[in-house]
Amino acid sequence: MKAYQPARGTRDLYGDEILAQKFVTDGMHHVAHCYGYGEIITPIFEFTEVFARGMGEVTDVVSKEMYTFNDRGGESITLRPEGTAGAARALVSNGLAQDLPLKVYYIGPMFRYERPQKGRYRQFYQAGVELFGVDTPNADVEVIALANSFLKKVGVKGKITLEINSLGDVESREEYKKALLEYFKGYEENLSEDSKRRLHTNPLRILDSKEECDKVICENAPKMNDYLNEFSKNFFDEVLKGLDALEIEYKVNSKLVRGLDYYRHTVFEFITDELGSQGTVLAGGRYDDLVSELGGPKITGVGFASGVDRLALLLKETPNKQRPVAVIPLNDEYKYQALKIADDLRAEGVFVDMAFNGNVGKRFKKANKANAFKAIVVGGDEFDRGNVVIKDLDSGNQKEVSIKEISKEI
RNA sequence: GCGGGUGUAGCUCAGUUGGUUAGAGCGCCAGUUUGUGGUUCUGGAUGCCGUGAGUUCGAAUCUCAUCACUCGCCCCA
Repeated sequence: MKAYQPARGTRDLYGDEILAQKFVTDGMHHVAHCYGYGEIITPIFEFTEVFARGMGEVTDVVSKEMYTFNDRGGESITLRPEGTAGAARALVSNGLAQDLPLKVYYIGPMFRYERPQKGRYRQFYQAGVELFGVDTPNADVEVIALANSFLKKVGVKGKITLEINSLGDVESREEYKKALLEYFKGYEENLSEDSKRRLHTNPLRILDSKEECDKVICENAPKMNDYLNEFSKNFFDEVLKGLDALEIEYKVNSKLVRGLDYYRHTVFEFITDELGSQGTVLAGGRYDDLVSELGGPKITGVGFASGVDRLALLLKETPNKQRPVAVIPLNDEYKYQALKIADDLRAEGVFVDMAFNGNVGKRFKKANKANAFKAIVVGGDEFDRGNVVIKDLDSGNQKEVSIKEISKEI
């Protein structure tokens, strides 16, 4: 029979890898809790329209990367490609706008039909937060601070830098787009093929093109910053001041833009130099119209999403595994007594490893392989006296201990 | 969707100009050890050489296709 492989871009998580993923998600649970964010679990699939409306019809994610299918009832269903739209929809569906601000975080799989690479999968995991209903810059600051704490907590190796920019409000953005379009049209001939296309789809994108010919042209392109209106400018300044106050280092990158249509004002990315072109490890920003697009009231939001798989790849070392206590019957005669002792310890919350077979020597070997730090030997004269032998597997020392005292001795 | 690289044991890889029974290290199992592990020592199992076709007397080796992985582009976390 043919051995099956997982479908392209998917993989099985187990062993050390899942420990790394769990370390990342545990960090998220912990940090989000400290900032007062509650967990939200939204469905893994939604009506296609939720994502199409929320993210913008022309974005690449919507137009060519979604896992979309018709269910048996004929509804167009899409596996969620990101978390924000679903969270916004949940807010609307459940009337959560009654009690603002709403602070939520989520952790779970997302799906995009893309060519897989290192740190990029078709089923991948994101951990993100959303803060709804605060339209002042301190919301942006809090979310970025949370992101910063989260990355610190996870303790990833390599250099991670925060880049930040403002896209301004709708008015500023439109002004800027116009100026940019005009500028690039003068150089259309010299733009890369990709950028010629972007000129019509998303001119802002040209700014962070990796093509040399585009970079040269972008040197003298109009700067977003010069097109921010008074309000947008003040907003951005306030955000930066907040970051200064928190001593969070950042780099203003006027060429930083985002792929999804809903972003306004603040956009930011935490980038590592260790993952090649998949260097973005956490990214987010402010969005103003997403909730109303989905049929809710006009509520603003700020949030970010982080790539759990990418962060797991960056961990300095695999998190320490807890070491078990091994319970070893001296011979078959004592197997039930040993089992009872193991079970009692487990009931007390002790991590107990017990081999399923083998003589004493074999069981010690297995205990060693399981990286046990103590072995409890059950049987013989000692057992008749109501005792067991506890051996420290690191030092090799062992002593006789009353069965009742076992949990005190380990 | 586009371009480059790679597919040999569970893992990391070697395999000469095509030549008959395909190798190493690690890991795994067993013995050394029927009241005591980690180090040794000895033995053992494991491969449709990614898959399919072609060239050839003969293919892990050459050609094509296909699938998967990987690196970059697009895009994105």
